[in-house]
Amino acid sequence: MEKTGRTSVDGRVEKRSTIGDVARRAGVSAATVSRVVNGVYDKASAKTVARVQAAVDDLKYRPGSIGRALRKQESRLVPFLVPDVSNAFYSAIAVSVEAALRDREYAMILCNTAEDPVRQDAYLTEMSSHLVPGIAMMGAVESPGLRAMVEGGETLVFVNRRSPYPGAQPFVGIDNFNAGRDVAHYMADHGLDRCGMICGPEASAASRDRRAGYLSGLAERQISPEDAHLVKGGLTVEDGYRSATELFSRNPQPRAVFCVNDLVAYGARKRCSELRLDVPGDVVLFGIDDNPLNEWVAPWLSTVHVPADAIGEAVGRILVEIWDGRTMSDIPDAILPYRMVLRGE
Amino acid sequence: MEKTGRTSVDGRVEKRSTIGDVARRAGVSAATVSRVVNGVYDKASAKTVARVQAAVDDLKYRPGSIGRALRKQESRLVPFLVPDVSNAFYSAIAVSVEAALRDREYAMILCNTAEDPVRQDAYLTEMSSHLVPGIAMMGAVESPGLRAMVEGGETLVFVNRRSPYPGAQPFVGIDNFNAGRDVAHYMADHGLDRCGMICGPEASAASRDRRAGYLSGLAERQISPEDAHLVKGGLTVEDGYRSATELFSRNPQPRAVFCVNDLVAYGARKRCSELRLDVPGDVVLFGIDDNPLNEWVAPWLSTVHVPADAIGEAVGRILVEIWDGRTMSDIPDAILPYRMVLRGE
DNA sequence: CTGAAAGCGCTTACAG
DNA sequence: CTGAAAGCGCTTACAG
Repeated sequence: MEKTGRTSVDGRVEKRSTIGDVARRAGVSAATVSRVVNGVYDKASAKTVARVQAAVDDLKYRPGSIGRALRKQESRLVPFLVPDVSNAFYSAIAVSVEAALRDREYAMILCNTAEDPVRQDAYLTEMSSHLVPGIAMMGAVESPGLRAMVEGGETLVFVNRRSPYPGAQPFVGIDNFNAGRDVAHYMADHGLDRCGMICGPEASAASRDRRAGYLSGLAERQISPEDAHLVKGGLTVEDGYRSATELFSRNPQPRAVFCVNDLVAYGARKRCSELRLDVPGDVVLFGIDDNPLNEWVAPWLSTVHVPADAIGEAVGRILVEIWDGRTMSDIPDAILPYRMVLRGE
Repeated sequence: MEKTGRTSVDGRVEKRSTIGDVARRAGVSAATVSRVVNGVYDKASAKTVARVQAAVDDLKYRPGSIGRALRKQESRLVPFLVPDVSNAFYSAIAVSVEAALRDREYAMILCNTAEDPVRQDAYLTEMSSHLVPGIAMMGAVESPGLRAMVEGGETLVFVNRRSPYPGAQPFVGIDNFNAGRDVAHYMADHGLDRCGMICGPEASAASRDRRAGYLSGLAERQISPEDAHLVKGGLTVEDGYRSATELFSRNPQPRAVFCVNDLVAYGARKRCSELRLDVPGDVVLFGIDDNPLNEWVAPWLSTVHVPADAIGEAVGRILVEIWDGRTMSDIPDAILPYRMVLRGE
């Protein structure tokens, strides 16, 4: 069994060189090597720096993260918990978070919670054993472990869905209420007032806000909650299919449906197909997220575009602010601009 | 700035307890705690075990992975390099690899290479600093760092696409040649002999095998390579669109197109839409992978289903065999069964 | 400007 | 059956 390490020309695996190897080679102490490698202000003399650099290059030395983490009691690994990696919208965000962290010399470790509180807590405790400096969470659900961390003031950034518990931890996402409201206004203003909504889970603040915005937007156009035709649902494509089945069995059948996210809209679309309803001819479907695949496989879907790239950047920025000592409660939420995307007209 | 740790009722963050805390509490040495916690055979007396267990429970002690990794010169973090996390097929595999590793008490760290040799090498060296016990790679590309690792006999498992360099490292995937051949046979046997193929990158063994199988399958049905209508392409949806544009500008227009993967087929489908070609009425599209979203958004796509779940399990099993001391060259490739999925008929 | 020393949390021969 | 000691690779007061 071989360990991961550098390889010499003859194909044998070399041991990683350590700070001690470099020190010996440069004829200085490990402390000095450490300072030079980390660019500590307390500058070493030019000639020492040069000697150390040469030794580093010769030995292809790269500091080991384990030793540093143990000493500093903090690693540079940042877990990102996501509800469903196979949702392309979520994974687009994961990619952007990864890039933002990488720019700042942190590595992201992706954890798939499947919206399961047990898995969420398992990750939370597991990650603590890696001495992580903070955690980013998308689609957080209620769980005892999360509650404790929020109350304990741990370094946490919530993405897309706010914390289920009150706390100082910042949030990055869009204004879900206004997004829902905009969709409702659009419907009302374009003769789509025979409308309905497939809602998300009650436990999700984002879902609740989208629904509240939708209701509020309709009310502003004199459409009553009874005519808003809310149907309960979840966040997966199967949930969307089920909820659509229910919604379309009602009378009158809606002319437009606001789905809590794009995946749910995919599910609703399948039900429309089965019912021989053309989208958007017979039924206009709205989603939220703007899955990157929409352009290719869902040219019939209008949706609210959420800026995945900007999210990662905001998460990276906020984490660094916290690590730099800024108090979490002083950090304003990053509410990013969304825009409606109309398709299939 | 707070560190990640457990939290007491009053909401303050506690320091993680260490093996020393447990030892003190149980009135034994740290060595004993270590043995008990790791269930070392060299059994401790029943009463010692009980005392240690009690202390562990009292303090909610969980061994820190950093200390262990430093001492053993090996962490339990396994990087999984993927070409494109936002491809739902790849992320389905990532999820299954994660589950398989988790079952074996390893954590997966997901790395998005974007098929970029530079990023691939950056990850490879970065990961080495975490003293990882091995690496799983999907869609590996040629890069100097990878070459060195393969030649050095590092613990590597290739998924879906074989190593670009000769070496002992095992492979997990399907028989791409036969998959391509089956598609060709299907076309020839169903009156779809006016066919074409959108190929993948030359650098990918999987792509080459699919193409070779397709050509071979056609040849077996007396269709010559000139009538196979090969078009060069890549692996993204945009690539598929471009290649389809080229393919459909030729004469005669194909009645069936074999796309190197599902994403490429998505791109081809868009081009068909623009040309007012019905799929599968006017053009039958075949892919490979069977993206989990197909059922919902691509009910028109026939494809070769690759068993994502079985892949993760095989990767986990093989890595453990290697860690248990089995020589890599003794481990046979895991060639998993695929099946054709016909849709939209 | 630089080094010796301590210590982060673990595991593992070694000795008893 | 158990403990003392060493050591994995780093960083950081502290002293000079």
